[in-house]
Amino acid sequence: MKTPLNPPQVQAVRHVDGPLLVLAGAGSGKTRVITHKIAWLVRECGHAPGNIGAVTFTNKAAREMKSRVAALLGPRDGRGLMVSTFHSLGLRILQRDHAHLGYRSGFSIFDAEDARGVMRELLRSAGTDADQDGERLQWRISAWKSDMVSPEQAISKAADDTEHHQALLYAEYQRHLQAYNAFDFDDLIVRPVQLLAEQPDVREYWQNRLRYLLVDEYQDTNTSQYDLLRQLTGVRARFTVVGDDDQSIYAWRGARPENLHRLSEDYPTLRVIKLEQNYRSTARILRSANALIAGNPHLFDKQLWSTLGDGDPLRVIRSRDADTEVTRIAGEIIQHRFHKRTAFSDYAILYRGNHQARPFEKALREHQIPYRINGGNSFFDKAEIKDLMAYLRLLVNPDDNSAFLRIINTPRRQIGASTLEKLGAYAGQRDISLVAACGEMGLGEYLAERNLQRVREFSQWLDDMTRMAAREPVANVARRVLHETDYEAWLLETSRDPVRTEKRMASLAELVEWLGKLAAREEMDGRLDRVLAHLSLMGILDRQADDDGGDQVQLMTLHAAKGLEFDHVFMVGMEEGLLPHQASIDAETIEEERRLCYVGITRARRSLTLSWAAHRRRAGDTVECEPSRFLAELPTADVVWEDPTRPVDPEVRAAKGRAHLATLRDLLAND
DNA sequence: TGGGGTGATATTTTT
DNA sequence: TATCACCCCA
Repeated sequence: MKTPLNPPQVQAVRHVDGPLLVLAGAGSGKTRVITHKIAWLVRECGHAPGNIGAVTFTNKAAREMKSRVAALLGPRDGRGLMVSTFHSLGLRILQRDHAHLGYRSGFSIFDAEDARGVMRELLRSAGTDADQDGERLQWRISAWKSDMVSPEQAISKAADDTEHHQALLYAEYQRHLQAYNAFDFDDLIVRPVQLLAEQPDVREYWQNRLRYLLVDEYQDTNTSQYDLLRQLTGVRARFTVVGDDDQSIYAWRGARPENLHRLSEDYPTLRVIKLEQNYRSTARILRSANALIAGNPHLFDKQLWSTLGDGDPLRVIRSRDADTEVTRIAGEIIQHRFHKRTAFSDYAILYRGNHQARPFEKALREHQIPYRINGGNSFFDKAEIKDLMAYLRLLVNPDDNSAFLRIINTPRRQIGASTLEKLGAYAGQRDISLVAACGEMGLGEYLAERNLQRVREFSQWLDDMTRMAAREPVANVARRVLHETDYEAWLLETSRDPVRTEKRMASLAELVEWLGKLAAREEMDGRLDRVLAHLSLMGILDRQADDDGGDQVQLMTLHAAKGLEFDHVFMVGMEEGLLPHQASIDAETIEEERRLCYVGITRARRSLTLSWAAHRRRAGDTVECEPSRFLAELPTADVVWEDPTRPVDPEVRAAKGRAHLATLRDLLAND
């Protein structure tokens, strides 16, 4: 984009003295505003890059922003600039100031699986039978943390017995994390907020370090993230937040879009600037998006407009069933691509739920259309990666019982469940970690000689490795662990599949390479603990980000599509019960469904096809489907319904709601 | 210890 | 209906 910034964009860039909220509509160039603003702060306002922080939600967004700032400022002028996710920002604070919380350096970061393991353990010892209560508990605790509710508050505010019980487990869970010298993901925000609030010197340091803060996707912040922003910017309130309330689609996991409105209450001097010129889509697409979102209540009004011309009308296509829908869209992509000489990568298929991807995968394969499914398997979900990470974590943090339990028998060391139970009881009694328990003399009274031997042997080995880890380069430590545990032999033995083993070893080699690369970074200082912490926050390997350069049709959920754009978009499964989803049809949640639909529409640059099927298999049997109510909310003049019998007064129809839609379906059902 | 049978369950997901 | 997690047995 070489065009100059438009007037509101310029205003947003130049307003630097007080708090600023930029309401940036879809495709209105918000990243551009943020990057230009960073450049402005450095070049025109004399801020050192090291005193500016830009915060995003995902690593991908952070990477993108970093590279765009670098392109603007050049690598030298941007030195020290802090572009990071909320979580890595929190991590940095903890790495410096964890001691105030009673944590020791080398602390572990627990991923969702580690956390679930701890909670299951708690549930078991609390006598709560259900294993899968673990998931509910995990959800509950995470919600409390996002809302900045401490265990004590949760206990006193509990609404019923179940919640009271959960709150007690929450308190217990936090005690365990502390004992393990570990933080979970939510803690990476919550505990820094706590530190900043309680420790004046810590607050002063960070407020001084970060003189200006910019936050992207502000509508997705939860309470703890908002508190972090407030603590960091303090009374000087030098910040820019950029967001769009119409694209708030994460309330279900704790996001508080009302944080947008809270800003003007908490900061009376707040300036609000709207970006409404869209550089992405045709006017018809934007009019449709505007019309749809007008169905939601608004505190800030916003009308997207564009100079790109009307373009093609949107199309609503109806299929008899899911199979027909899928083959039809595959066929359309092939034809359209042929006629318009486009690339496969210009097309995206967007859906509400992941399960909807499957039939499309099948059809695309059959039509030999290359595709890429976004989301799903993270590099760090692979068992072998987790194993090696657990070994390394244990070397850095011997209190990490979760890591210990993961690898004590991987590869096999003949240490069985009952031995571990006794070890755990012993450790629990003395309030020491499992690793520490392994090395204690008193253990002899509890374990049979043979088992004691094995435990001792492991403990001895761990000692040796820990000593080695202190002086050897990080990558060597990792290689040594793999070598000494005979990990490859174990893989081969357990999977009996040389090809699979080879793949897994390749993943491990990749991890080792990463460890080496990261350790070489200045800020890592060659420290294994730093490298591990950093790595635990990296969900997906960078390599995969590079990989999507291929010419492939993109398949993803509407959620995953946020922030992306495509020339030609297919929104599929546009039916009542799917979008809006059955579970989100109440008055409060329907608005988020509408925003989800809005996000989908605004992904399209040139063409948008909305597809629904009249019959679909759902939970076993085939049900008849009605077209999504959102389809009826689109402007008649900009949408072509494949079926000309469609009645033409969308406003009346929207008002009459579902009953009317049933009639509409009957009118359309002419096959 | 790993595979197979069984039973529950069915949005959206990052770090 | 299909998948997935878990438990139990060989």
